[in-house]
Amino acid sequence: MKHILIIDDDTELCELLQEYLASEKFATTTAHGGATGLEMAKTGSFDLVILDIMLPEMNGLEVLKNIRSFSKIPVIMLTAKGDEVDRILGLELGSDDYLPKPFSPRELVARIKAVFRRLGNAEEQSVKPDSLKVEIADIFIESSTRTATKNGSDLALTEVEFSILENLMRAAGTVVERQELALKVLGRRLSYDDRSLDVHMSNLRRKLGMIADDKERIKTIRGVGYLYVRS
Amino acid sequence: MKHILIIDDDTELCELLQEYLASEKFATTTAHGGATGLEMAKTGSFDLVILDIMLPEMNGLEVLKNIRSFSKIPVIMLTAKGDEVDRILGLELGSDDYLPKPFSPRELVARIKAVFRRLGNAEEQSVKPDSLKVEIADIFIESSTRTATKNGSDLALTEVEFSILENLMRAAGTVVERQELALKVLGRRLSYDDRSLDVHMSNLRRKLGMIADDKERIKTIRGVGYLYVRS
DNA sequence: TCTGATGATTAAGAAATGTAAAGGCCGCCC
DNA sequence: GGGCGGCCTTTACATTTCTTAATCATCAGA
Repeated sequence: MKHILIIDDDTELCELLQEYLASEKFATTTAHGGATGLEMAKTGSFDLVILDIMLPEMNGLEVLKNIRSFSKIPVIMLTAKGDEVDRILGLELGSDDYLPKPFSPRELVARIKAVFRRLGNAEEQSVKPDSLKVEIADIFIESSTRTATKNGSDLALTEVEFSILENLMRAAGTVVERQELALKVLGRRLSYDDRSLDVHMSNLRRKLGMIADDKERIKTIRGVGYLYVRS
Repeated sequence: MKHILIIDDDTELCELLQEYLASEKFATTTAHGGATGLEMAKTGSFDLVILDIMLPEMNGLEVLKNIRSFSKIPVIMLTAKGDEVDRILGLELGSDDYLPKPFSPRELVARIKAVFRRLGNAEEQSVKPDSLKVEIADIFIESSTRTATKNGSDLALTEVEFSILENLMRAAGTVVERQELALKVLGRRLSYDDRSLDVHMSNLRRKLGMIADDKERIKTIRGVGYLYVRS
């Protein structure tokens, strides 16, 4: 498993990222200050560093320069919106990628995977071999192409819809919690009045159609989450 | 069968969880102190640990750190409500998930299954194939799709109603205690004036209909619980 | 037979989820 | 570079499901 070091003073963001990265099978550790982060990076026990360019005591670029003085570990920088200058500096100093705030956890994960892929990292293959196909009754999904078909014809799902379906089908027969699903699919936790997931769910259900007469494929377990009925 | 270690000083909660997890086919062992729990974890005979962050002698985080020093066993932490800081620390130290108190046993079970699922645990398949069907007289239930039919026509039960029926039918011929039923179905123990279960029971009975003239399918055992009459 | 305890029933209230439609964002194409 | 269309979110309201409240019925023991 890849171990990722997050250096950012925003604890809330760190928390969110940690949670999300965990669900993507990355181990994470956070440091809220440049100095601490540097110390940790020096232990050499990480595979990648996510570094905020805006840090309270020590500037992110300083930290990067410092890291580069002893290691080639990949670094993804988080930059403030439209912070072009720093971004260029960061790339010059040897960051592997940058991501302007605000961004969604999903984007970050995509970047992380891209970086590992660039490095031709063999282990990455074993991290994401859920590129498998899943078929239950007349519904078929293929993660590698992110397509879902019903009796061979494309369902034309959006990314979020596909993601929901993917998660539910992989767990078919067991309940997937609402919060867990939201985190994986929307990249955030649901606040009390966030109906977004419900809307996607509704749209997905309509596209999937009933399994028979009036039997839903996706069953709601009130107060807990959703369950994809296994045939 | 998965064996789960619960480390929590709240004996009442432990008892509750044990009961509930047992019904979900998990074997459980409890430890009411950090030191004891640690000793038990060291035996290596558990598949997952549920760990309360608030422990009398040794702090839960200490225990976790300690466990992590010798094992990668999945750990789910129980945190006090809104205990953000500890929660972050817990995730840093390598807990696999966390659950803020108060929570319902059902939520916990969902988390446990999610963790096993994340680990791609093959045995997980065998954990949840209570996909069994049960048929008694003209009533037929199928757990995997959570549907109940009478003479082939759908009874349109709600989650709670189905769950009650499922539990009673699986134990047909024997008495299921009220409290036990409430725990499994509503995820809580009934307080003195909680009539919720009665209401569900009433609705369920109405949907089921009588077995003949005026014979109830579900018999009330006053002061104890309910019994589904076996044909 | 009276009485307190327990369970049943009905209706009203609250909470969770479903859904249609409007709004906003963003990339794309002429 | 302005309109267009796809996609996600928000809003607002509908619907379903669960809980609470109130009242009634039944049972067991004094």
